[in-house]
Amino acid sequence: MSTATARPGSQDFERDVHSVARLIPSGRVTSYGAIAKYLGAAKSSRMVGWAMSRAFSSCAEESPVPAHRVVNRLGMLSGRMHFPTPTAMEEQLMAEGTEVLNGQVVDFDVRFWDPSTDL
DNA sequence: ATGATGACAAGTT
DNA sequence: TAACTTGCCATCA
Repeated sequence: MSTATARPGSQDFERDVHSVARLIPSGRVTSYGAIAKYLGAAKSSRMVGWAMSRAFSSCAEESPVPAHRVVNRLGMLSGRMHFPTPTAMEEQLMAEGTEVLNGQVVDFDVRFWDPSTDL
């Protein structure tokens, strides 16, 4: 409507990222690039991380986003510093059966969940 | 308005 | 082999 409103895709993208993130099965993890690629923005993996940081301020209470299941392509908990506590991510992962050692996901390649493949 | 930064990734040197 | 450079798009100073 009105003239130039329509918030540019930022919100749309964020919503898509959150949607996919919620689909990540418990005990599984995925990478920013995988989500980005699934959304057609393989080169915007950074935006995925940006969207995740928003996940905390999002309607997470109604639709919690398992941001702890999203790590970088190396399986490192790169975003743990953005969590309420620096260990929250690791704790959450461990609680779901995902082994985390030294801030890194064990058997990342095995626990890796690709929306384009498993979905 | 410009510049720098960022929960990344892939390609190049 | 590791380190450097570029792409992407939004937010912050």
